[in-house]
Amino acid sequence: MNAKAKTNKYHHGDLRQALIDTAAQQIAEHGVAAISMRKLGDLVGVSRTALYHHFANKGELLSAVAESGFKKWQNQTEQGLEQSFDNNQQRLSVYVERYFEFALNNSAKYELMFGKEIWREQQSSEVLEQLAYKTFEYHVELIKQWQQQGVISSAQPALRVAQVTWGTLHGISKLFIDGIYIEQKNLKELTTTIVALFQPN
Amino acid sequence: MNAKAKTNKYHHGDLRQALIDTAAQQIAEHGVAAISMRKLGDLVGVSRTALYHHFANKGELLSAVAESGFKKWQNQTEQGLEQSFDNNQQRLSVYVERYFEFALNNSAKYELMFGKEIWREQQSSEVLEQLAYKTFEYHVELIKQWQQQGVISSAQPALRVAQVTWGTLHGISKLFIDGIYIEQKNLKELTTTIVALFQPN
DNA sequence: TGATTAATCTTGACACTGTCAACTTAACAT
DNA sequence: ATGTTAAGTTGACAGTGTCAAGATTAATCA
Repeated sequence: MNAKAKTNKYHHGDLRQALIDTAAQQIAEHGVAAISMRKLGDLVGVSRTALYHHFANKGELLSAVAESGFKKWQNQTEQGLEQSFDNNQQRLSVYVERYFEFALNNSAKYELMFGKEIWREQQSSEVLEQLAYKTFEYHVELIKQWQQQGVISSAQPALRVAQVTWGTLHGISKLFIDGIYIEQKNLKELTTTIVALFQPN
Repeated sequence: MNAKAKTNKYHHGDLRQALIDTAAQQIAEHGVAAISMRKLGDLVGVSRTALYHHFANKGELLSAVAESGFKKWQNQTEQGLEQSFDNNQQRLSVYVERYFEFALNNSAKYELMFGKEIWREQQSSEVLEQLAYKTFEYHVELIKQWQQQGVISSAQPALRVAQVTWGTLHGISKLFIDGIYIEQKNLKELTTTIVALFQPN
């Protein structure tokens, strides 16, 4: 009945998705600052203001890109933790490594996902909030597991530990992404330090 | 011979300093995004391009504001740790609290000081790098002390611990500033959690 | 089918932005 | 007094996000 995906090509095809994809690609290649509505229109072969029929403003477009980023993150890390590990602590190590890997390999997208443009200035859509909350909840669940397994200190409530550890991962990622910490070769050592520091007393 | 500070008032007085001050104030009140060269010129009572005789571009102006921010940070925290404490751990607590306090009470300035506009896009002046490095070194020294006093785990090298702990403070600050973590009332509890987590094993 | 409604895209326009070039004014040094 | 130079000016250019009004095309209903 509704063969949307195939046939609905008004003038373009599926402009909305094309915009999201192209934006994501441009952001990955040239950073989030280098992207403009007009250039994006050009790239997709459509006029400057056509975008506004699919997104109320630039912020909403960027939010949509961020959404796709959260999905990617979720998939990637869930998948990374599926395999079996020598021990529970190693699983934690891998998680930390994966976090940094994602953040640094998708730095512009990461910046967008956790940037104030979306969370403070934009009043972040329901969907986005849901997705972001899900990734954080996933993190909390992992912390709980590791606390039970004695890999992470359980002297403090899981939620607080989750907030602090997320802060650690986020902070270090940001310091690298923003060019304050430079020596990326230290990342392995930092991972070791993190895992050691959060061990139970 | 050279009574610069007093007499050299070509047309304005000390435009350079006036620009830095006004910019800092505007940034504090309306955020770093809301500041433009032209508006700044207006506010100081000078034309749009007069600024360019004192700063090569907007980035350099912002860097100058950031410099003042680092100085303020250094003063404030050094002063905050001068007093005597009941015990060494309490001193750590206060340090953490002060960090958050500074970050949240000067959020826009903090954003500037550790933002990529300055560190990655701008190629950050010597002076700025020096100042920033100094604040980090100060942090490293504190970590060393706390390790010796048995307040922070000394199983890992001080530099790495310093990088991780700074990351934690920075990350949590950013999550609050950017509007991801909301409930500021949790900050005290988070401080407790941080201090507990970094205790020696 | 044909007519109408609604979605989509376009051009024109506005108010901003950072910054360059060329010019004017004022301060200082000889 | 004169000339050099620092400081501030206006004009201009290429961008930006986004609104309003009009044109086109697809979907929907008679």
